[in-house]
Amino acid sequence: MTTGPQPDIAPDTPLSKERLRLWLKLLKASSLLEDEVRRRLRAEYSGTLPRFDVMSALSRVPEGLKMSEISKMLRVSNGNVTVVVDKLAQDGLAQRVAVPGDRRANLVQLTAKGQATFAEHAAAHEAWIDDLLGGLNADDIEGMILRLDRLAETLEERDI
Amino acid sequence: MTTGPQPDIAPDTPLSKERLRLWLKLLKASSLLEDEVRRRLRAEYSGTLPRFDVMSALSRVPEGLKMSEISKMLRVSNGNVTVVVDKLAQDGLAQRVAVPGDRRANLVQLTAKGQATFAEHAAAHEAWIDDLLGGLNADDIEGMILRLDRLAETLEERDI
DNA sequence: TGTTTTTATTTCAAGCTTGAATAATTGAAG
DNA sequence: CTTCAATTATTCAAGCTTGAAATAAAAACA
Repeated sequence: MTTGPQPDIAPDTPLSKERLRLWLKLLKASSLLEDEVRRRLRAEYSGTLPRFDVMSALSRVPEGLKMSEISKMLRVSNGNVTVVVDKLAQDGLAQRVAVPGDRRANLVQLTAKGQATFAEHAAAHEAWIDDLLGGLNADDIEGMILRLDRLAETLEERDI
Repeated sequence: MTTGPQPDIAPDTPLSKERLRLWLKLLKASSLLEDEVRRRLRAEYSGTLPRFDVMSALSRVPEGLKMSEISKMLRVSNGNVTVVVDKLAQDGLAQRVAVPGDRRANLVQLTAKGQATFAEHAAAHEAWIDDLLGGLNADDIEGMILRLDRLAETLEERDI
């Protein structure tokens, strides 16, 4: 192959500049994808991402989750969980049940309707992601997962 | 080498599962980083990310940007830009100036105070990112940038 | 010219999100 | 047992965000 002019990579660029470039690209890509998922969820199911996220968490634990557990899992505030669960409950997708022995807490469970709705949304979601990330081959995917794992590890060590 | 006849409709291949895994990790990493940047901006400068983003866009164009240009650059709604610029103007960080020959549009510019404030925030921001992404070496960074570029390319082709 | 269409921006209602303040309950210490 | 601290959840004000509707001005066109 030819040894034409190299486009992008400046060899003397400090590493911190490259880290910043990476961050901007990472943020842009995930924002684009997230917005698109949000758009499709809204257009095709009149749903929202926060509700999908809460239902997703609940779907993995049939016995239910406490509000505070949802809050920790999704890394959102308690007040936020209250609002989203209120909406899910209004729509008959989730319900609060008492925790025996602790009158402060509630367990939140998906209703049967909630389970069915989530199953439908989750299947569509998986297909959308497959579609949107279709431009990446197996090598790209594994390469990114590897590095994202490394990044996540260093962030977790620092409680971020 | 196949595992037999596959139904046409369900592309539930191993690769699609890997794409979903990647998406969840990508979203988690960028959310963690974004939340942390947001937290520091708030804690150290009483600032917010949307204002930082708008100031960042404005800082690159001293002659100013129209509201709609900001909206397109940041991929946020017009109404959103109005609110954020209002706040920046209230704080004396940005100003609207008339566009000669077009009474519909405004040019938004950073004030001197806005320029100084943004320079300070941007320097801190770059240091934060360098800190937060410190766990990635040059190879990791270039590897991710390469793949994120590839992803961005396929998304752009589809106007996402 | 006058009419229609496009462009630029603002306003609005609704929803998401946070951190702080509040209230209720549980657990621990004395 | 009583007091004090920690846990759980809700409420609240403030800000971000969107898409749709409204307003105004410019551009295209007949």
